[in-house]
Amino acid sequence: MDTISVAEARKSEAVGRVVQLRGWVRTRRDSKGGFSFIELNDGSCQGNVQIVAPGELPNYDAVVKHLLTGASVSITGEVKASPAKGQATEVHATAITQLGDAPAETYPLQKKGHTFEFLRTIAHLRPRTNTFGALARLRHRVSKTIHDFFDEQGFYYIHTPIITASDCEGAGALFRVTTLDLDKLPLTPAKSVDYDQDFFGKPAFLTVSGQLQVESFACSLGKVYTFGPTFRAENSNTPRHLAEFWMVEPEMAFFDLTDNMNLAEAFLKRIIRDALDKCPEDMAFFGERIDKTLLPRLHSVLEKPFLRVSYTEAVAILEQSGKTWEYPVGWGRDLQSEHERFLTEQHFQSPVILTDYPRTLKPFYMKVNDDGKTVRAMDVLVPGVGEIIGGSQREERADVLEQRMREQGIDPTAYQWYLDLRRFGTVPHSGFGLGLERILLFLSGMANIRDVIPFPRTPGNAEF
RNA sequence: UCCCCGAUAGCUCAAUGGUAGAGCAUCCGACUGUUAAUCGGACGGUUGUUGGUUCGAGUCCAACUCGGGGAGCCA
Repeated sequence: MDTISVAEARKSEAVGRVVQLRGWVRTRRDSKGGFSFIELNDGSCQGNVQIVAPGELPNYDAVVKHLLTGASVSITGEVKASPAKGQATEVHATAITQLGDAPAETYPLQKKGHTFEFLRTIAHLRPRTNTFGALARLRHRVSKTIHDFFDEQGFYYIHTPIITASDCEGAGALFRVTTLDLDKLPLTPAKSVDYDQDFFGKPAFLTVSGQLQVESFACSLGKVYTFGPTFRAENSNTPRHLAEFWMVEPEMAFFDLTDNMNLAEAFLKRIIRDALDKCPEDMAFFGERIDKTLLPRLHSVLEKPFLRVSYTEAVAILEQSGKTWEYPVGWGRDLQSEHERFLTEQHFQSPVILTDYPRTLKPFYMKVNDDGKTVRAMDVLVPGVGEIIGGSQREERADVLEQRMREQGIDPTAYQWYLDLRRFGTVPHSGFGLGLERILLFLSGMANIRDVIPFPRTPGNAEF
């Protein structure tokens, strides 16, 4: 006798097989006819399989009639075509063993819906719900697609370090990594903290980006990407920010900004297509239960070419829109959420890539244009989420790069290894970053980023 | 970090300053294959915390804690 998953048991090809199933009870309905229906789920798919438990089972009165939502069971039986509507198959049980109880007085999950705020307080149990099971499967699928897409295009996956001594982007609060005793810090004669005595002999932090390190491998292996956890100690309290999140950062030698934009567009579209093709049940669930406008929006993004608009053009559009903005619009001012959302959701009603921002608004590593005023930056904006990808062609001229560091108050002596990439065999190259949780928000229609990562870390919250 | 809103039964929510309620869940019972099954009954509360106003506070005021929405920072 085979042990099969709920996903397999739900398919009509399974009819006639005598099998074992293991999982968790979602609901039990007792019938007038002296038997019970059990909805069984094992996480293998969105749907449950209906178990028909006859009253003749030796433990029917003692066990089966008392199975509650959340109980774990092992079931033996035959898969049959279901005579009733609602499911193709059902399993007629010949034996049911309860593996674990879930007393209703203490088990917090019910078969009825819960608010996401409540489920966040039981993050260790929420993957047993429809929504969080679907999100876990989708998260896996997107991660797999990321590796598939880059592998097929000849990229190498580079493991960049989690601990770093360089503050990559010059901005953004960092988490410090130290073995020093905070209650008894060693001091230098000048009464400042003596980092010579720390584990790495100098201050160290959790990474905010693997970009600088992955550039080193792009400038030797050609096309590479890094994909891993990233940490920001910003005190951001929004539905779009986490202190710990996952980021994909491809970096390509010999790519200019246009190549970079083409790759970003193909990449996003591939992620959407794979989600729709390979997680159809879960995506249908999101479209039905989470956001009715989700599936039309995803299909629209899939079909439309991403518009490419310069920052300068975008500012002109915003100035001529006749709208009143909470934050002023003008060349040299950064675009705010309200501006980005207007462009992608109202003006263009399409994904938009904004390019060539003023040099003062962007980090030192972006290539300066011939006009001297703008840099080869690109931000991909999508309806519903806003900025989802940020990238640029990198500055490959050592002298310009060093000047840009000074311009932004960054000490070039700390980045000699990075400048070496321009001193020795420098090449044009480009890359971008995509937040995994941001793309999951976009794909699922979920509203809060804390609900698309298994165990969210945010200011004041690192439970579980 | 700033602005706004909220916190009442296990969950989702009601309750003019005057005895704290419903639905769901759970338990008991009824019901010829149910689909968030249905129907009847029972059980269930220091109204987030602390203080204040009042004859009387779930309700009004203050602070704090936690949560939500928006904003900034960004991915």
